[in-house]
Amino acid sequence: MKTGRKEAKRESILDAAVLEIARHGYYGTTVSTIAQRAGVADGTIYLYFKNKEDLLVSIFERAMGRFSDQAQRIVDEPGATAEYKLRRIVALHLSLLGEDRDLAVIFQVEFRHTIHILELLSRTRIRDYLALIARVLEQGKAEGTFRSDLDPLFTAKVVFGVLDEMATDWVLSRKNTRLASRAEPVSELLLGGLRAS
Amino acid sequence: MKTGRKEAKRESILDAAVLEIARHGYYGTTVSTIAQRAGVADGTIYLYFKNKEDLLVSIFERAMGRFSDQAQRIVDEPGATAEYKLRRIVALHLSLLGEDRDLAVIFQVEFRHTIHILELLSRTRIRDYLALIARVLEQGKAEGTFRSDLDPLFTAKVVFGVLDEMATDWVLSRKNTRLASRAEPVSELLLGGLRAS
DNA sequence: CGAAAAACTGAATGGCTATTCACTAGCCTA
DNA sequence: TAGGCTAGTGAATAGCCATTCAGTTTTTCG
Repeated sequence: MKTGRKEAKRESILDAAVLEIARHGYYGTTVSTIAQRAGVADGTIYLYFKNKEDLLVSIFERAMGRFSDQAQRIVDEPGATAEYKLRRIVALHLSLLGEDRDLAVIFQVEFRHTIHILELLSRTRIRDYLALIARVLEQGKAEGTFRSDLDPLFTAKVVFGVLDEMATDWVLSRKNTRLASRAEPVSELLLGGLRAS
Repeated sequence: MKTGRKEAKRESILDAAVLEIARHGYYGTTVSTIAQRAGVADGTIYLYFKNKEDLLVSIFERAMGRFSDQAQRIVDEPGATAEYKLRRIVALHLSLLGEDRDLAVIFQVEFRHTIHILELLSRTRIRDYLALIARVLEQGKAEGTFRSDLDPLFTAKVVFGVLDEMATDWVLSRKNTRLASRAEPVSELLLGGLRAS
């Protein structure tokens, strides 16, 4: 088998899973349905994934990997101000989810299925993401542009909360707005609350 | 049968459901387990509830009913400033969830099970709650204490998002902090972003 | 080419559990 | 106290679906 062929099949199974789970929910989707959409036999799924839950976790890992790369690059940008970086992160968060509604449904709804899965995920990746935001906030404090009394991790959670709610609201609304169009006002509001007076 | 006896049994089934679902998740809890904890037979559940999902919806309705009463009273308080009302709502939201961890788990995690349930609930009660917050924000604009350029509904979602994230974070953290203790800093941060300059 | 290995298949299995319903128990009324 | 009504019971049903694995196809490579 040619190199990469195997990887491609894994990807296409994940793609099928994203599509089906977004539309019918995790418990409303059978492994058979995913296999069918991916054009493989039921058993084949188990050559690539340990079990059904592993499929969900893998979706998260794949998406989060892509996301983290870009977020990291923003934070590491030399010479950029904290305010600029925060705007970029807000825009990144909303545009990545806004570009793929199925993925957004899974992130905002399906991953919260069980406290078990949520804990599993939140203990690792989300924690890293919050730390990333906190670093930007610290930079702002050091620069003197953000309030000196803000607690970086606490405030990072606030920032994340706002982004998360915007995404959930967008996912649940049927309207045809672009999620990314909320980046501007969200950034403004957040920065209004963060700036040193 | 004495009056109220029936209502009491319904309540005790709901209590049992809250407890079991918070600990094992909606799909991890069987109707039998709930019946056992409530001290009734499996079939009895179906004398009080249409089916398993109805149990979940009823938990939401009961909790939300209690919550809305209090929130409404805050908003209707005559002579109170918008800033004061917002602080009260923040405190109410966090303290009600913080007082009952099982209920908080269900609100922050289990209700998000399926986009189907989430839509069902969000289209009704949550919408009303957001409208309530929006009214306070409008009042603040009229008073001149809040920024004149804020969009009430949009900003209400931001406020809700922050509260929601605080609650989820608290539910997932094992630490023994009181959720209500975050009310102060959350209010400060929000008001910092809302005040007219 | 041909044989061994790797990948894939999909029908069968086994376990699980929401819901039903024929029956029983308790209570009220005439 | 008998008869009827309401409430409650829990074993049986029926359907679902994740996972397995014996058998088949495809690929690799000497």
